[in-house]
Amino acid sequence: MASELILYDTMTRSVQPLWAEDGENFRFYCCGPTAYAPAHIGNFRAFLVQDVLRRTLEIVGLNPIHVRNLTDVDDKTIRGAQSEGKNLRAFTRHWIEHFQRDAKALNMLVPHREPRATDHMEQQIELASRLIEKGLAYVAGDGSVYFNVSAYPEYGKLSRLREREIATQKTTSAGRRNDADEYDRESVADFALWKSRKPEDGDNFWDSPWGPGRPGWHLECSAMSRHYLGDGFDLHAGGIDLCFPHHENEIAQCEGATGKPFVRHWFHNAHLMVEGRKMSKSLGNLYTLADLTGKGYSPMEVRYALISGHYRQPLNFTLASLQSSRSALKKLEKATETHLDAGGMSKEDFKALAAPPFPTEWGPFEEAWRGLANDLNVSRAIGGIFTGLAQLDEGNKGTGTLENALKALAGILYALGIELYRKGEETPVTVPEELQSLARERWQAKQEKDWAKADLLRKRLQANGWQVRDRKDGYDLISIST
RNA sequence: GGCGCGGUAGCCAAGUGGUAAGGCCGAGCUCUGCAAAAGCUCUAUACGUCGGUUCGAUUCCGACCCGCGCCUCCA
Repeated sequence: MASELILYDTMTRSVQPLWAEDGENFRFYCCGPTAYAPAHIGNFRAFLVQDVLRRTLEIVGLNPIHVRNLTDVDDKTIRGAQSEGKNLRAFTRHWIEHFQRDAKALNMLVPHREPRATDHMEQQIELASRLIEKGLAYVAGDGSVYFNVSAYPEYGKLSRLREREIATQKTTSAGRRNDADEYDRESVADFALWKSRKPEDGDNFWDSPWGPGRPGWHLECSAMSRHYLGDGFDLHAGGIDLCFPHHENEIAQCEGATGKPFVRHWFHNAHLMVEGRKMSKSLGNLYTLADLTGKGYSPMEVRYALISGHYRQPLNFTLASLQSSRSALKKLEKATETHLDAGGMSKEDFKALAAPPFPTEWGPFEEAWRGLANDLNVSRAIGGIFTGLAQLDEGNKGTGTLENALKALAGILYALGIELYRKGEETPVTVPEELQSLARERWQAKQEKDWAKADLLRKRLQANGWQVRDRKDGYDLISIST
């Protein structure tokens, strides 16, 4: 092992070293997207943080096996499919493909497995059956199956809600009465393992020992993580909002069914704020990747902005932060290029360095590595990159060669998933014809040294949102975003 | 009410019991018809308030103020 990687664990509320229980692979599961709409940047913050973890695990030699599910059946997917007149499979396939394109653009590594809920009905039904057998779940009058929280004393240990509080959780944050007991479950705290078929589900139901229906949300993660990673595995990840009830319920389902510890390490990331406010549809600040690339930002700039804060702190995402990321990335590329030139290396050479075997000595980038290895402190790691580059500027390569140092830099950037000199990032933007002709007119005036006219036209173009950027032999029109 | 998080320079954001990384912005210069881009250089006595512990606190403890998250299907 290259060096120790430590990470905060929600269950113990402390920083713990990561290690593979089976000594071979570090097995971890991430709660993935629901396939009903384009993922927004808040979703991506979680997946990117997990991606950085995956990459860092690789570097440290823990041989990760990364499983991330795709939720392709729930209220939203069913509703969405119906309103578009599509069958559920076709509807979710579209959004899954959309998600995978975004993920690739953001330079996320593909998980080793991406199981879908609807492909694992058997495993889910089996799990629910076991819970019924063990007396931890019951079948309600309508054919739904509920987990009996009161039969499971350990319930609440992850979020540290005491049972009494859960049972009396009758009001919501808004002070409204929580009358979620519309089904005939025995207690409001009980949650659905299986939901019996309702008329509005249409064709979307599966057969089960309890009649037609569909699985509850929590069941899929329990069943699939168990199927691919075993009864107990190393780490489970998700946004902090999933801590309760989703992960709490997963624990109850798995440990209830198997009697074995479910997960050794819980990894939760804080939420994303947008322009200082909670991201929400009603505030209209729910960005998707396409929204941002449409404003002229590259996916790599988005990635940089989304990972730049510590994962346990709420991150305030703003358009200004994207601009800041752009400048920082440019600076990074430039500084790296200088040292590549000095070492007689090409950009392609540099890309080739970002691959195993990864360094164990980090030279000028020691601090950057320490940041990563110490609870995935990306802010510290990025700071360390810049100070490392500054040290190289001063000719301080540490004990190794320049090539060693560049290999270390490539390794750190690999961990962060920052790919420099990415090609084809710029999305071509079309300039309206009338503005193009204005620009041509201005160029003509400039050739004739009619400065007054040229400047006037420049201003008009600017007023229309386009900046003229002259070159020696022509000009470019740059969209002035935001 | 329960559980939890945060308040560091104009903005973002690390971190430490002995006076604080980094990025952005900004400024100057070079270049340039102008502008931009690009390059070079530079910059800041910033740690919410009030107490306590300590030789010494931004860092530990307490109180308070302010902001934020979760509390049944939202990463």
